[in-house]
Amino acid sequence: MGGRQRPTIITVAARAGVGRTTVSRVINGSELVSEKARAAVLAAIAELNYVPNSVARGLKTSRTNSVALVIPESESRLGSEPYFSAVIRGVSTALAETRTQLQLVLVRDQAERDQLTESVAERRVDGVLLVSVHEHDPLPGLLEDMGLPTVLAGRRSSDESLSHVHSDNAGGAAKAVNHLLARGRRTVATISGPLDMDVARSRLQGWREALEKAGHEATDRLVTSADFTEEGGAAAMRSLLERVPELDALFVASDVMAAGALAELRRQGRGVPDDVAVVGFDDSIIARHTNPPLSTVRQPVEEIGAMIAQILLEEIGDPERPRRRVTLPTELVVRDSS
Amino acid sequence: MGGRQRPTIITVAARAGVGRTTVSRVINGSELVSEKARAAVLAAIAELNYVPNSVARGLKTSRTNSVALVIPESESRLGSEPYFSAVIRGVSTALAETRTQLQLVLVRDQAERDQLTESVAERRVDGVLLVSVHEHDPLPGLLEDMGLPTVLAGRRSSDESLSHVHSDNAGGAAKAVNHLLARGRRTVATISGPLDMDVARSRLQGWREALEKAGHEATDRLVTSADFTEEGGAAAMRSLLERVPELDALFVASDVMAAGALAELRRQGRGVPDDVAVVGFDDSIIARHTNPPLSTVRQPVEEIGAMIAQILLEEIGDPERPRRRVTLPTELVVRDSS
DNA sequence: TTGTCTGTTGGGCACGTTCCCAATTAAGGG
DNA sequence: CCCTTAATTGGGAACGTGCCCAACAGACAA
Repeated sequence: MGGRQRPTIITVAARAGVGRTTVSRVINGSELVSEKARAAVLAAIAELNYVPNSVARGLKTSRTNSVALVIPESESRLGSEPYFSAVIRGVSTALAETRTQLQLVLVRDQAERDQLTESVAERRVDGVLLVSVHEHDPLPGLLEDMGLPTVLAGRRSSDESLSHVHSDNAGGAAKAVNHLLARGRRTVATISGPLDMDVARSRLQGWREALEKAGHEATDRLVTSADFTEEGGAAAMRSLLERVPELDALFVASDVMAAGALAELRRQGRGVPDDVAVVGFDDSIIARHTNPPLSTVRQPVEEIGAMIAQILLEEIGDPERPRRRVTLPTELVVRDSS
Repeated sequence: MGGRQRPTIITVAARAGVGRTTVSRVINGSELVSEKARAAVLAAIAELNYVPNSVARGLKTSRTNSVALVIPESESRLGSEPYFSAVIRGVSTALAETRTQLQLVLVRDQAERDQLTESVAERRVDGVLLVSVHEHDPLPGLLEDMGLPTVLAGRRSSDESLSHVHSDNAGGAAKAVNHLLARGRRTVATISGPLDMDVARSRLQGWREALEKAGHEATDRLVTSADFTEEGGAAAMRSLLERVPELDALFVASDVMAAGALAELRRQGRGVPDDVAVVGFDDSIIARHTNPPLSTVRQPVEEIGAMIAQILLEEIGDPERPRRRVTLPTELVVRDSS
């Protein structure tokens, strides 16, 4: 019901009494149009309620004005991990100003992964944003080979070749450790993330360096890795308490894992912060609601999202532009758990 | 670097020694192709690594194989409100099976709203999913007039004309109230959501009906509205305690607001659940981490997302298909707050 | 042999736009 | 008044695909 056929650029041209090309020029803001013609065209556009067909335009210009944001659903579930929501918000904000559309791709398994590269090959997007990349993830290299602009939130390793934005993970971890030491703690253990992710390695490294700098030993005995989930955090806490019963402080590489660790500490009757002081990482919403509220390292996730989007737009505009590496500062937020 | 020109259907036809149309037929699975020709075409496709250009295809078929998911960012922030993440996950799951792309549109203000309708008018999407609609929101009607398939998560009012999926809000609220009454509570107040949203009205109605059915009065004195935020929940709690100091039970229309209410109760020295028993709504992740852990009404949000996506795909396939109204059941989850 | 029928095949056209380039008009100088 | 130059303008082609329809080959019956 409702509408007859949509008007095309030809309808508008006829109505305005000019040629197609003139209409096209007006739409695309060319200077080579007389004031009179421009006025006539604009009037016709308004009367007919004309909107350019972006698909046809895309066919001719081979630009789609949309970018894909790829989020792996498997390891860190959107929803339980507010990090991804914040990235989405930042990306969306940066994109909104430029009329660029956002394609959200949640990748669950390898099959969807393959489908993704195919859809990318279809040139349905002008560029790709990748979040939460693992060290040996083949996707970034694939995209690079295809010549498709790609920007990462995070990086595969410290010598990442693609443009990327990440927060100062090592520095943030160091702030957490220094804070714990300043509180007079002696044995600062850590629950790390999966070590095939740079973000986990960097936070671990920050923990290690801060301890050593302060003259403490940072042995592997004090380290347990988990998978960034709450259950993983609880399990890691269990094994850590068994191995290092004397620990009096803990740095956890994510708030979600820290929530699991807090629950486990409570189960085992250890008081927080009296027996064990805990600091997390991310300052996600969950940190304000744990019991006790969690001290944590805040990273500017929304800003990361905005910045990867902005860099991607720049690289789409000029693919030869040199790659960029951006590190954003972190901030310690002290609550009741330390 | 990397690739020369992408192969087109003509390249493939030449390589296979057939015509363009035959290639097209093979790609689209037509029966009218000899085995020999099909084999030749498939071989050529594989050799050349050919992938159809979906933009060109979209121009011809006026189908884009993508749908938009519109989320209002203003009133309920993605991230603090896990509801939206869950919807996204459900939608994405349902879409993944059909090679339909998901365009995520976060709408912050009126300007972006206008831009949205324009982008929709550009026919960049085959259909639209709307989340968190308000009663007098003009957007659903606009889309309906444009003849663009539209499905809502939630509804504008009880006589919603568009297809929609929502959970049994009134029933869920009634479950919560009956549970509180069964615990022996006498004065069950409620913090409602914004009353221009059906979801808030329905939960309020469920609260009212359950109380009246049990022979209690459900006066307006026991009701305060807030805006689904944590701060709003705290403020509502404050005003409620002032007006109804004798309340011993509380039904809150969302977990996030309930978290704010719990904090306020703690500030005012009221014990939960001893002095006041509290039940929320949503079973979002935050409910497990409040102090004490929050009893709540679980609604199948991910399922809602999957279902609106599925219905939308059906309506895209056949626009004349009758509209659907789906109500999904809720479930009471009892934790320590009641 | 001829004609009809079934099963395949490929050329032409259209989808709505942008870009190239030639054509037209207006302006300015001798 | 005519020629040169600059400013506008619009027609034709192309982007890569799907669909209409005419053409073709082979089989079979008459």
